[in-house]
Amino acid sequence: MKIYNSLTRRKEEFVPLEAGKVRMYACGITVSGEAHIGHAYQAIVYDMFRKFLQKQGYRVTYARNYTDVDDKIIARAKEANVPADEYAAEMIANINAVMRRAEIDEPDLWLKATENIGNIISFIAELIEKGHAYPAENGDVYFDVDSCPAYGQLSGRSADESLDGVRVENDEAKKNAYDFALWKAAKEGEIFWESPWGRGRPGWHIECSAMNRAAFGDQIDIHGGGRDLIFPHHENEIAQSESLTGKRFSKYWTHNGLIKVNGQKMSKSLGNSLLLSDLLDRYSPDALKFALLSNNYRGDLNVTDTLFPEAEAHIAKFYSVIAEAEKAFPDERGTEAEIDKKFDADMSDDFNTALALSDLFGYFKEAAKLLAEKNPRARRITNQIRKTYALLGLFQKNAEEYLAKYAPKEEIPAEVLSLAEERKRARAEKNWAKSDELREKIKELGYAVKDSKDGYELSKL
RNA sequence: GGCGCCAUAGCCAAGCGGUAAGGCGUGGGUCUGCAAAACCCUGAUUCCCCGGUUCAAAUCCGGGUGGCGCCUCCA
Repeated sequence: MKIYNSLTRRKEEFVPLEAGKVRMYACGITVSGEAHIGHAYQAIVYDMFRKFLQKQGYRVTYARNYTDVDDKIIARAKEANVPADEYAAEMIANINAVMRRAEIDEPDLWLKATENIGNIISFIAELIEKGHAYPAENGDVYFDVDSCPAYGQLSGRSADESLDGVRVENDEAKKNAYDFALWKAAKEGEIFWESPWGRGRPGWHIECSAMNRAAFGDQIDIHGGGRDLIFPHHENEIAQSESLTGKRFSKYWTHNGLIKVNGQKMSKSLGNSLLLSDLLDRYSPDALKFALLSNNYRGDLNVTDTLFPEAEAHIAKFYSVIAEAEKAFPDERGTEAEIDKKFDADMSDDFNTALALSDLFGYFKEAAKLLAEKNPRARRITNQIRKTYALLGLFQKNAEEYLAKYAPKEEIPAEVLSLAEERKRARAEKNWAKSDELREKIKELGYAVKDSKDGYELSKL
C-alpha cells in the first residue's frame, strides 16, 4: 500500500522498519481547553490508519500523547484557581468522555508528559552530553540548532530562514535566536519538577521525542499530526531525536489537513473553534465521521452550513435501507466480497476514504433496487457494508434505533391528526377543494402533509 | 519577507501519465387530482494561465496568477 510521506513529499510504498510490525505515533492534544472538531478529526484519521494497517496484516502499536503541562495550562489553572496538574487531569477526563461520545477508539498507548519527566530529563542530559544542548544562565536548557546541520529537512526551511520574522524570546540567554527550549525554569508559584538544571518543566517539543523513545526505541514507522505542527514542532522533534540517536527518527511523516470555518483555520488564538460536544448535540457520530472522511485526510476541510446536515441525511437514508433489508431478509447471512475488495483497493492508495465512501451511494442504490425486487442479495450487500465500513466506524448501530434517535418522527398534536384524517376522507371522496383547504389549515398549525401511496405523512414545517 | 500546501462543473469533491468517479443543487421526465417523496434522465471537448517533456498531461517539469497554512499557542 501507498502512504504520502511529508518528508519526501511524495507517495511511497509502505514498508515498515520491521516486517509485519508498525509503530505509529500521533501528536495529540495540549489539554488547555475542550476538544474541538479538529482534534476529533485527527483522532479519527489516525484510528483509521491503525485499523487499515491492521487489516493489511500488520501488528500495529499506536500511541498518542496528551501534553498535560505547558504555559497555557498553567495560566488556565491559575484563572480557575486550581493546581495545574488537577486542571490537566480534569481536562483529560473531559476530552476522553467526549471522544467516547463521538465513538472514537482509543490508541493502544496513551502517553503523558507528566508521566515521562524522568525520560525527558535523561533525554536532555544525553543531548547536553553529546553537545547538542546547553543549560543557560536563566535555568532553561536549549537545543543547539547549529549542532544539527540537517535542521529544516521536513519544513524546507533553513535555520536562518526560520528566524525570518520570528518573535524571539529569551534572546539574551540563547546562543542563537533559533535555539528552542528543552527545559523551562519554573517561575514563582508554577508547577515544577526537580532536575539537574534546577526546578522546572519540559518544553513542548522534547516530550514527543522522549516519550517516543521510551515507548518504541530509537525509530518508529509513522509519525503523524496536524499540518500546523510541521514547523516548528515536528522539525524540532527530528532535530532532537536524530541528534541523539544518529538514526532516522520516523520513516514516514504524515500530516492531516486542518478544519476550517468560513475558510479560516480554527485556532486557539482566534477562538473560532467548533466544539465536538456541541456538534454531537446536533449530529450523530456516524454523520460526523462520514462528513470528515469524505475528504482526503491531507486536504483542509472547510466546514460549511451544509456539510454535516447533508452527511446526516445520507447516513439516515443508508440506515433506512439497512433497516428494510434486515426486516425483509432476517435470516440472510451472506456477504458480498467484491465490496470489501474495492474498499481495500481504495484505502491502499494513501487511505482514500473519500473514494471508499463515495462507493456507498452505488451500493445502497443497488440494495434498494434489489429490495424492491424481493431479492435477498439486498441483505447480503448491507451485511457486507456493515462489516467492511466498521473500519471507518460506520453502520455499527441497530438501524431502527438509529433512525428513531437521529431521524425521529415528530409527535403530532391531536388536532393536526384529526384534520389529516378528515382530509384523507375528503380525498377518498375526491373532494379536492376540501382537501386543499384542510392542507392549508394544517399548514397554519405548523405542519406539512404529504400524501403517500397508502396514506399520508405529517412533518413539522 | 521566507518556507510549504492547494487551484477540477453553480457548490462540495475523487483522480497522481492513457483520454474527467461520486454527492448536493439545477433542468426535464415517470408517478400524483395538485403537490411532496421516490425513481429515471440531465451536466466540464475539458481540469487557474503561459511555456516545456512525451506517441499521450488535469496528472511530470519550468514560469506566472490566486487562495490558504506555517514562521506565536495550535490537530
